[in-house]
Amino acid sequence: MSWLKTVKIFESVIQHRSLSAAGRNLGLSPASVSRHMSALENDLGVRLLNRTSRRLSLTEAGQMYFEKIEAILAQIEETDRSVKQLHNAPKGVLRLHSRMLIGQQYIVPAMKKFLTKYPEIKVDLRLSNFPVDIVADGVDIDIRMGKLADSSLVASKLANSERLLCASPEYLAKCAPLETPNDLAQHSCLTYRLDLGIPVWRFRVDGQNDFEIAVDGCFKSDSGAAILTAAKAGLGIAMMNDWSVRDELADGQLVRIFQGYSVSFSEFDNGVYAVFQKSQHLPKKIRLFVDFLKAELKNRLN
Amino acid sequence: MSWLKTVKIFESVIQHRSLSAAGRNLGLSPASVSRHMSALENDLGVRLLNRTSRRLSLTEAGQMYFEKIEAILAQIEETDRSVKQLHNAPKGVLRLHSRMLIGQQYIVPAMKKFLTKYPEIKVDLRLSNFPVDIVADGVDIDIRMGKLADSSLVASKLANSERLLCASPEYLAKCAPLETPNDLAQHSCLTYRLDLGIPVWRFRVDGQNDFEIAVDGCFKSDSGAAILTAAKAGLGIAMMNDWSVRDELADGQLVRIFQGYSVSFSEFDNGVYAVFQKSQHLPKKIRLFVDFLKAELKNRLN
DNA sequence: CAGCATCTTTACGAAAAACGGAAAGACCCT
DNA sequence: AGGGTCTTTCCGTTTTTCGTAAAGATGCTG
Repeated sequence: MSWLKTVKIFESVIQHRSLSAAGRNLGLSPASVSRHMSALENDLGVRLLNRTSRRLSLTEAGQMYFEKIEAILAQIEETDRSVKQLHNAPKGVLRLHSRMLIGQQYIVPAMKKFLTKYPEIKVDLRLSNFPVDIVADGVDIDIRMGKLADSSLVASKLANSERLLCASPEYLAKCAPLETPNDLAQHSCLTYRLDLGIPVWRFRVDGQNDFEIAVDGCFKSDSGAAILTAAKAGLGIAMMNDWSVRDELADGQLVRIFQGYSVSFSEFDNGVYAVFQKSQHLPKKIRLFVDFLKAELKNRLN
Repeated sequence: MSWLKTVKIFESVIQHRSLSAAGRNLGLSPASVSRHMSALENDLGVRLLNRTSRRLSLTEAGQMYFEKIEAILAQIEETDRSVKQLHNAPKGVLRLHSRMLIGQQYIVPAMKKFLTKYPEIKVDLRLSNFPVDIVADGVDIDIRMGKLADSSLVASKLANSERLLCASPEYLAKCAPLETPNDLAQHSCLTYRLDLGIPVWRFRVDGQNDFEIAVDGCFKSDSGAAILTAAKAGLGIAMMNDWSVRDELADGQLVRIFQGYSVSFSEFDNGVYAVFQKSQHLPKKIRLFVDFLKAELKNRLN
């Protein structure tokens, strides 16, 4: 028997002081109500209701059970409400993960606006340059580059982005000439430490004709910020995301090279994506933050 | 769906961190467990579990729901226990009703022993000379004379008893002679005020040959104690229960007459009965009190 | 006091729900 | 790349639950 249904019937019976009346009120037959009450009494091993065909009253056990059950039912409904509200209302803790560079450059600066707009949301932001297991680590949203094939996740594109090669004017002035990508073999290239063997940069011309160049240099790092700093200091040529060096290109600290090529580590889709679990009941805080970030990055990046 | 079963499955799932493991533990198929969890999430409109085929973790809503539900389940079990205990343990309030005379003469004096033996039981004793509605008035036990035909009640015989006629020696000395019941017509008979027309006393000889005598007198009352007092004062002849005049007969305050006849108001079964509801789950306090009273009256009456 | 209306309970056939097995898709480990 | 385990969905079967009907009980009323 469904206990919840049974105790609700029990409550109605007490309220109406009659099995039949409770049944009418709940759209049940008297037989069903009677069965429910008998089953409940059997489960408890106690008679709850003194009943004849004309009168019905509570036993002491029934009175005690009724009082306690009423409180418990109220708690259950309250729990239901608060859990449902958790889904509908923008509140709770939002667990974010993003790569360090975009996190520091765009997520953190946008945080204040978001938290002011939704004061009941708290954010727990983790930064790393490695992918996270959204399910295992309990991360609500991961900010990544490029699509992914995991079908149990949703990747929502926040902004377009492309990679580019750049170096400081000082480095370019004193280094060997750079006319084609093949010339990079003679240069110091600042690469991500991805532990995937020899670093390779891929080029694409006119949307086709891909080719790869093996590169090397005097400085590697798993930190985009470190590579950026190294490039600005004239240590070599860096492959960066366009948005991460926008200011530096604008004020001349860095100069873009090979502007006619698309460039990448692997795939050429370098868009910024918000990745989260596929869910029928997506928490509102997740939907809100994704939408907020999409609008925010649209203003800043493009 | 049975909510209670579903949340218990939910608890097991969290404990085992796996739907399949929870199913194995509960003797359910993974399919069933999965259905239960989906149904629970649908009811709440919230995703409770982040699950892939290899990992399972709680969402924030799941965490909140789990914590609250755990407390609620504990309360439900506690309520179950205390209600069951109420049935098994001799405690609670025992609501008694009895006729005034036997109540004052035997129930009240026996009370101390009973309450001392079962200190967790409290007694609420009501005395009246009218039958009570056990169901409507919430009476646990009614002490009555004679069987009753109500099939939803149980009448447990506490003691045998018979009625007898008696009067004070003073009255008998100065009154008209009493050789056969027919002579009662010339006497003052002290009758119960039962509002049933002319009072009638029934006689039976040798277990057969019933006959009735219409009687009248100078004093009526609905109080047995009042009639007893009137008889001792010499106001006339009273029909009393044997136990109610045992002391008076012993010390000569009253004298029994027509000893050869059985006498009654209506039926000749004047045994003392404890009447209570028929119930599969008879509260222990009721069973204990009936047994106690049976033993107690056996000592005193017979 | 007998008839009537309403109530509770049980029996029984029908409707609904839950179950397990199988199959498909996903995912981790080797 | 393949094996093994996991979750989910589909499907046929079993279990449970429901309403109707009938019987017994009870209080009211003429």
